[in-house]
Amino acid sequence: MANNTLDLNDRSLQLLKTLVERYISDGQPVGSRSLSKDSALNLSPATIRNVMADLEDLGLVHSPHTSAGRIPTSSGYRLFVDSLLTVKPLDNQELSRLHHNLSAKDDDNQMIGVASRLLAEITQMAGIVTLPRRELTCLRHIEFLPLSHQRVLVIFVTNEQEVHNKVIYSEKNLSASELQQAGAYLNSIYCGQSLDAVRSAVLKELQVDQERMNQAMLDAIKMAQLAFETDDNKDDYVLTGETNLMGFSELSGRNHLKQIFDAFSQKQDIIHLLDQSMKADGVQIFIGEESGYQVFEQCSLVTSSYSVNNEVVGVLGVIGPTRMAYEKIIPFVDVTAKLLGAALNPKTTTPS
Amino acid sequence: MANNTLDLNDRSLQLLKTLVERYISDGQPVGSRSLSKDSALNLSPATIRNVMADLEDLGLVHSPHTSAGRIPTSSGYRLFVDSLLTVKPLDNQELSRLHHNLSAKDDDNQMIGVASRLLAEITQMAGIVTLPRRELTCLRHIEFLPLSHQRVLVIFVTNEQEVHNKVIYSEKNLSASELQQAGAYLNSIYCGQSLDAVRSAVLKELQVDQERMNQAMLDAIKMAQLAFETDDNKDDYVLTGETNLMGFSELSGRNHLKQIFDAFSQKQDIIHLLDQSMKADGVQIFIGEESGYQVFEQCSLVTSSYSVNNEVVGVLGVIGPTRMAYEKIIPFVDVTAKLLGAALNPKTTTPS
DNA sequence: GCTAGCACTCTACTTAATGGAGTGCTAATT
DNA sequence: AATTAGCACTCCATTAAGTAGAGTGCTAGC
Repeated sequence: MANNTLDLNDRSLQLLKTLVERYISDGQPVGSRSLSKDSALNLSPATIRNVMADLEDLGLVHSPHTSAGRIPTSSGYRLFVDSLLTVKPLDNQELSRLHHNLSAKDDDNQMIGVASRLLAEITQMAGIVTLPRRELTCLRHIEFLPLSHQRVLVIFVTNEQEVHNKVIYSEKNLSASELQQAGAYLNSIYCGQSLDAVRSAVLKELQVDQERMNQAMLDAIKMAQLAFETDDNKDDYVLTGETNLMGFSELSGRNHLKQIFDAFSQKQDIIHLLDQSMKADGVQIFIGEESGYQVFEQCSLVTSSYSVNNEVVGVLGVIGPTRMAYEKIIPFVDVTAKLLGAALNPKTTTPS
Repeated sequence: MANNTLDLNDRSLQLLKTLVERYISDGQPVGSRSLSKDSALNLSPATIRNVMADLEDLGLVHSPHTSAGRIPTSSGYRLFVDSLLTVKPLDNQELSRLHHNLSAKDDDNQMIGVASRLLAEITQMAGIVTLPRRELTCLRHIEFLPLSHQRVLVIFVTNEQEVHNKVIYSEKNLSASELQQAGAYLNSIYCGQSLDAVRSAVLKELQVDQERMNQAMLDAIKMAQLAFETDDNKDDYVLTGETNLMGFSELSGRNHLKQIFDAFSQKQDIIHLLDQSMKADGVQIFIGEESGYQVFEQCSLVTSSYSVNNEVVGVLGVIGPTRMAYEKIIPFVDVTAKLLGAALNPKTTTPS
């Protein structure tokens, strides 16, 4: 497969390009006649048919039945986006809309929602944005409240204003005021450090320094360990515009839509897919079966990771039918990711 | 319309009943021949046709075209559920499944999700549960953290362990320690009171007693007022099994499903519908256009409010096509509401 | 190596024909 | 007066057949 490009001369590539473009805009199998007119090559339909036969042998295009035109296969799309695509610059109107809506706001979570909605509305497909990872976020405040049966409600704030809470089971019964002291103690030591740092510091304390701590300190550390040991909500996303997918005839095969929507609500497969994009930076594209999930064999996913302070913290993207306007979607997703990253940049807290 | 029942003799009602039952189980328009066999009345098809004509005049049934059988109209279903329905007791297996899954758990929010999923899975339709209203919940802890530009992050805990947070804009710049004091002060006075009570107490303080308070107290009260003035997340719900609706042919008219799903993600219409059920207690049913929303003219909504401590705090229910097995759904929704209410009952906090 | 031409294939659409289900009406029956 | 049998009629669903159009593959000639 890697030598596809080598096997093909410029003319074939040119024809493949126009074919894909034509199919993306029309949604109909493209025949030799229309290709002959569309391409600037001045070739007769018969010649084009020969080329098409070659492309079909290479698995780049495919014919739904004997007397229909050709449509691109996943490999065809892949070759197209990798080597043939002419990206279109972003529409000015859309660009200003992005800028306007993705300027730093109070609430980060709110902004994630805005980004997702923008992705969906502008592309008329489904928009998806993962919540920013909180490993690289810093601890701002922590607090414990007693519940019944040695359960403790822990509330902690990260960054500017993200509030998390979970219930932990403590080893022994601690009173409200003991818990309060523990909170105060932890705040005094760990405030301002990253969660990762806190996590490892806590572990170290527990392993090494137990002797020189008093009981209260030890309790506090143990609680902290419990509070931060698992990273619960690390994997969630905001998905909008799913219903836009209902408009696409290629996805409307009875079960198809249901399966896609089921995948959306189960979340885990999607998460897994998005995770793959975390590693790469820049735009990533999964075309059809490339995603590895049968449900999405008719879909493409265009993603980009987004970064705060030069560290990748999340992924956003767009899900739609394989037949999508890649030349517009790709730069659009790219820009959106950059703007979101910038908008999420920790604001400098002006001390009052 | 109110005198429908009066206009009809037992025989007509009996026939309507069998017609609805038959249509619910088959999904096909019911003709006079099959009705004649189904009903125990031993009437000839011809007679039944006459009765049908009467029912049609009354708007209880309707014929899709001249030579088809009859299907119930919304009014027909309404009469059916109001006066003709023989409710079926709950399946034992389902009942024990409910009991097993809806016993008191740690996390109330988690339980809401479980309830929603149960509703969806057992009925094979969409399940919906509103989050419990927090008016009648009591304040457990409140805390303020400074943000930039006079913005303050307020975190408060209600009941056992529900954590809420929002950003408010304070009148003047307050330091972290001032904010902490304000929190401590408010905790000392208002802890354990209901949010409603706190809200009105705060208002009263502001109107009446300003002179005898010192500045710090006044600041604290003002913050509390801001924190509680609006009731933001009061309206939200957990919806599951939406995709089950994709299976029903009566909803599959192209745009139809899309509109329904759009309504689901906009939430507000649904909320409004559910709100109506808050007032009544016991099971409520909206059939087709009765909901008042065109989108749901092919759907029915069976709801029940659920109560904690004898106070209605939320609504749950099931959304499906008008053609649903009311005789099973109704008792099922009823029981689920009761079990959820019971499971949410505030646990007695054992002081450590 | 390219192209014109032709036979062939397959789809999509229209039209017609057929059978079945069910109705409404009327006249006969109880 | 209520019920029923019978009949003509309507409408749908399905099948079959025919047609036009689009597009291909192949071959022979340029």
